[in-house]
Amino acid sequence: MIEAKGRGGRPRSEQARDAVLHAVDNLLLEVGYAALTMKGIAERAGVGRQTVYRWWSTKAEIIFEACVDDAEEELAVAPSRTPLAEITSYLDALVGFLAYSAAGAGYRALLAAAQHDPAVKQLIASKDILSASASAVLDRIDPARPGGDLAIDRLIGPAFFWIMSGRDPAQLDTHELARRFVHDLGSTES
Amino acid sequence: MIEAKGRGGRPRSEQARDAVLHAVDNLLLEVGYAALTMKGIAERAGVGRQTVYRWWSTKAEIIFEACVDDAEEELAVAPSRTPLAEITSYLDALVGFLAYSAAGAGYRALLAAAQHDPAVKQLIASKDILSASASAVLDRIDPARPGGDLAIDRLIGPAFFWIMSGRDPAQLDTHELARRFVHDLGSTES
Amino acid sequence: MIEAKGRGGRPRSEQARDAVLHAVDNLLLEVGYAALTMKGIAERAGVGRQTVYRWWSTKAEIIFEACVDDAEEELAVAPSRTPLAEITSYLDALVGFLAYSAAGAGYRALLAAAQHDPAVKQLIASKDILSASASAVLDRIDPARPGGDLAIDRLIGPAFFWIMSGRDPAQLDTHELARRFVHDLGSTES
Amino acid sequence: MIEAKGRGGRPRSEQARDAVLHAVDNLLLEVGYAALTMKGIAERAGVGRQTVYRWWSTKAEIIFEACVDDAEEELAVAPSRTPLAEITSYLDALVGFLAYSAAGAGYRALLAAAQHDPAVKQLIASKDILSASASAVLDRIDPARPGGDLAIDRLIGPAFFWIMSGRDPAQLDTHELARRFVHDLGSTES
DNA sequence: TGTTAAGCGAGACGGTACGTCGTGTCTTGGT
DNA sequence: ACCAAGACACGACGTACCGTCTCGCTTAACA
Repeated sequence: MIEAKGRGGRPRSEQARDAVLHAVDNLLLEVGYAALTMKGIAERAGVGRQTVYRWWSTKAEIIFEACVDDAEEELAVAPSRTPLAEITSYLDALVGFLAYSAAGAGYRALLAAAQHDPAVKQLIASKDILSASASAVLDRIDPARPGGDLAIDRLIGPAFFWIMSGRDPAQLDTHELARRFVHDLGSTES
Repeated sequence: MIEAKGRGGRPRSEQARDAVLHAVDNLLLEVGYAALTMKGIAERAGVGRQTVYRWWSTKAEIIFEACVDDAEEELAVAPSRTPLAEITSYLDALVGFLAYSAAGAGYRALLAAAQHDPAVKQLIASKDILSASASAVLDRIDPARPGGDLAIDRLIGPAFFWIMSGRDPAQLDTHELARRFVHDLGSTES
Repeated sequence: MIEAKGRGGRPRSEQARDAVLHAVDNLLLEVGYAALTMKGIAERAGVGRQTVYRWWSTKAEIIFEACVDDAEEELAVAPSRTPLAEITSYLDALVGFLAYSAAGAGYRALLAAAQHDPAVKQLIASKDILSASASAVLDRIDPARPGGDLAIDRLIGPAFFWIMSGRDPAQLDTHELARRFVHDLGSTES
Repeated sequence: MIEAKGRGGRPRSEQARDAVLHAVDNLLLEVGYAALTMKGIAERAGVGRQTVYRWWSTKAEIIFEACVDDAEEELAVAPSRTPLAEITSYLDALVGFLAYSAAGAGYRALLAAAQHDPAVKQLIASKDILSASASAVLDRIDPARPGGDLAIDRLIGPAFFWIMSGRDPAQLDTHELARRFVHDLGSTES
């Protein structure tokens, strides 16, 4: 998204902006990422093609803007009484997001595109939703953990790999994963 | 790849097959996955377009065939004297494959495509290179580990997430990752 | 129109060629030159857009090819007994062509485009239909007239100007025009 | 051009009007008629797009207004001592206008557009510059010629056709054309 | 002097044609 | 039956211009 620059001229239509973002949301669910086209987005939104290109350069930018807010919301977990419960909750949220949510589908599509498109890589790096959410949880449990340690990756990684490699999310034992993570946390803390 | 079926007729040209696979290898490095087209592959290979479609239905199939052999080779690690050394070697090989190798670029592209294309999902599921390689290593270290446990995902996951989320592979402390993995392995074994 | 070059490959579809030329003929009558678009031609012809561009670079080239044959036919007049009758017949044919015929509409459109497009100018210069038809008539009446004289222009010009400047073709007195032309022809011959 | 009607309100900016007309003049020479766009005119004139549309509906109207004054001036010839000299002068002026002048380029463009646009046809019919100029000359030479005769068309036509069909204006023998015209004028007068 | 109505530059809006590219299929002649 | 070549119908790409529509700001004639 680009900020309006000049003083003069007709102001940007927020209605058009919303129509585009909703169109992307709906089309992602209906036809999937592969069949998502700029032309299709514009037509579904009832918007001129140029209007889309004026504010977003690529499909990735639109998806990012359409998904990022939902993503943060879905990945926020309420505090629990024990670390184990909290980690389990988080992993469940993570799996729910990645595997079942519309926003998660958008995120996976972006991550995919980032593998061969530096612009997209930079885009998702600018707001690393997953790491941020994990970091928030870990800060509550273990505020003193060494900065830059690998806790975030060891928390997210296994579930992330499970989902990305296409296995059934329902088969993933998040409780066991959480137990191992918390156990290891304690044993190295001392 | 498809087996020739009929009795009569001209046999399949192995020369054409190799030309296509090499063309894919080169083009993946030169122009990247996004700009990889069936048309481009055929032209680079000096092969008719129909010849490509005759033996492979999709780009994904060609890439899979072009990468899978290299992948297995790159992910095979020699036995080491200690589990820690072996796991470290494996993680280094994993990072090298995913982040630096041509075959790894192909693998990441396939994984990306699999997120929104069931056919590709099934394709890579049919020969899960990463899990297989990790399994081979773990079998040497801990042959008796419970089947279907999460060791494979806990081994691969963190590094996998690190690479896929676009961070610098050189910054990843594989030794620390290996140390944590081995430590945890021992503590739960008892 | 371009000649096929290579030996191999699927041959050009004459059916597609005819469909395009007929589509242009019909569209010129239905929507006029201004609303004639490459997209429209292709769709009306039931032909891919690329197929049109493959064989013709511009609208002008298609119109030229679609009209030139009709034009020559419409401008050919049968020999008459007297020069006056023949010239009158020719002027009637000329007016009929320019003002009423579909091919004439195409010709006028080309002539118009030629005023600001050198490529079109060259195109119509390559086969100057009007001058050629007048020349054929004059050759029968006055075979010995000096080469390069202005007889052709003095024959065509007045009627041409009448039509092009938008006056009613039915009001043009071709007989009077012919009479003046033939009279002048005789008087300078001696 | 439209007259301002209401009582109050800001009066029309003559500066904007002139800027538009000059922009059209310059753009006609620089980029030609085909590449002349309303957008381009407005930008070159440093004028809002709406301001152009407010006073002129079409490109044709602007060109007409930008060219008509120049055209009349260029086509006015000073009286000569003999009819032959006067006709020759006129034909030279005609050729100069049509073939070399900026206003002539505008006129030819309008004439072209008129072939497939009734609105433009009506526009140029409303002020038939060429016929009017020829009529003025003929009135001096032969004031008694029968009204509605074809003298105007026989005078203008040949040169007009020569230019419009794209031949080199310098090759046109206006003197010979004038001689034939005057000769014929005399011979039918008696 | 303040109101009011129209003109002004700027630029976003929904459309649509442009010419190019890649898709997957087809149709040649040749191996 | 396979092959290289390449034309085919199709449709998305990103760009340009169309004519319209807001914006905030003059600029005068009227009150």
